[in-house]
Amino acid sequence: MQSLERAAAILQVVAGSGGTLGVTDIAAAVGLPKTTAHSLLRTLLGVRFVEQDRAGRYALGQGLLRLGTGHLDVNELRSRASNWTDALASRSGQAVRLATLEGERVVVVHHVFRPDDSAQVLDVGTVLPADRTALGRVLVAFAPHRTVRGVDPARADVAAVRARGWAVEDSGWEAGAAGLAAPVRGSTGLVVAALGISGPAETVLDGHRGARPRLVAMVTESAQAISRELGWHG
Amino acid sequence: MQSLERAAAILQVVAGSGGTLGVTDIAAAVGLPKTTAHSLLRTLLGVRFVEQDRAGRYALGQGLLRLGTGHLDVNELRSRASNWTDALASRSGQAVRLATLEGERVVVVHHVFRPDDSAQVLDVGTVLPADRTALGRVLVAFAPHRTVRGVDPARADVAAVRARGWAVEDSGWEAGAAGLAAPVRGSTGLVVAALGISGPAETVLDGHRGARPRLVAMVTESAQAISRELGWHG
DNA sequence: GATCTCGTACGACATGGTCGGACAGGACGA
DNA sequence: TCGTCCTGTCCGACCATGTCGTACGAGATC
Repeated sequence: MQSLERAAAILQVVAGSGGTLGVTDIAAAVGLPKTTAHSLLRTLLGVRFVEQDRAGRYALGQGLLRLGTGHLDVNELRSRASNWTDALASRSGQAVRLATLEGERVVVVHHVFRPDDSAQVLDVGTVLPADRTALGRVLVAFAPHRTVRGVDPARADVAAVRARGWAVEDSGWEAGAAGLAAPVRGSTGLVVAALGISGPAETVLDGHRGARPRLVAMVTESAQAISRELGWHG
Repeated sequence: MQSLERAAAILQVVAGSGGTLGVTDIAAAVGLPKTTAHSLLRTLLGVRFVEQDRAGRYALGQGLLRLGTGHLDVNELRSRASNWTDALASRSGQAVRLATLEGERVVVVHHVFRPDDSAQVLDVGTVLPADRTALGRVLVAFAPHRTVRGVDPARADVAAVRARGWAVEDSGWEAGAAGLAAPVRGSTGLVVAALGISGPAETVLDGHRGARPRLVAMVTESAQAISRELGWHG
């Protein structure tokens, strides 16, 4: 596939420069018309494989460099998400968490307390049960390498969460508490984290043990806003 | 550009797996038909951005991982080139060197002695003059980020070397010695090293201070063989 | 102010990416 | 051993998307 080969050649050139290069130099090095190179670079910019400085020159991007070092940088995720997680805690009146899937483990990487004076413990670094928390169920449902085989309850849950686009947890994990979670996507559209709220069941759920629609909207909209911060174009 | 975005998504999925994935899993994760994913993966394989194990499963490739760590791994270059450099020394009766461009410096990374009993010094690590050695002139002429501006002798030399596909050095650097060099290409077709021979001028040059055609053929063919070892498909 | 070089945008069109159907090979179970 | 299932791979039609010439605005230089 010609376009992929050309993009690879461009990446090699940019990497080989050890710094920044202009479109014209890149095009000359690869042997393409300038506008063709530009089109390729625009897409590479969109997927964070290259970055651009003030003068419009291109360098390798974090999205590419990160591929060789494992997954999303947790510090970047936290810093980009923090405005939205703070706002969500304020508006929903619930505790907010961000979690990622590390191997098979659901790990809390960011936690904002409920905005009240209740006693709360910071649980960054905590490992959550994948199947009994909303955060875990979202991460499992949207896990990139998951193909669900056979007929079992997990498969039905994955399909339901994927179809709905969010998950609810109704007192399965912590007595008296409930939660909601929605997926956070990175620049390629893949789910890289889950954003969730949790609090006393009567504040999260409606009278029928279902999720309150207003809270669902808040969580999914905040998750999408964070996704866009991370370069998602959905 | 859709194909690039899709390829990026595939790379993200493979990177996120931390191991190997089959076509079917990748396709499901990215949301593409299996054969589309396969076509993309074939190209990514061709440019070394993914690699495949015995079972046909895909993992991130060295070509991609290497982009984040600077240029070609010198140890890999030496090990892949050594059969050819040894053979070239035997057949040509001359000393053989491989050099790379590190920033603006032409550095010898591999050296095979002349196959005779003359006194010789191993010069791996030596920095050569870029404009007065065949190795240097090849590397400069084919440097990926070079756009040659203005009208000067260097520009004419670059154009001549590029057009010819090899360079000659006729006693400009070492008294009584002469050399030839040709470009070695990597998997994307870019020049990553120069392969050269050198020895007493009367053994390298013909009666008119031009290169002996038989030696030119040997050097260029060996350079191409090494290029193919590195994944070049030219 | 004129000129040159840069990165970027637009739009026509042909060719290259997309993808359904098919196949060979391997694993597994009856 | 045979049948079934799942895998990765190949082939070819076709249309959507990548290609690229033309043009433009911005910045630097004389």
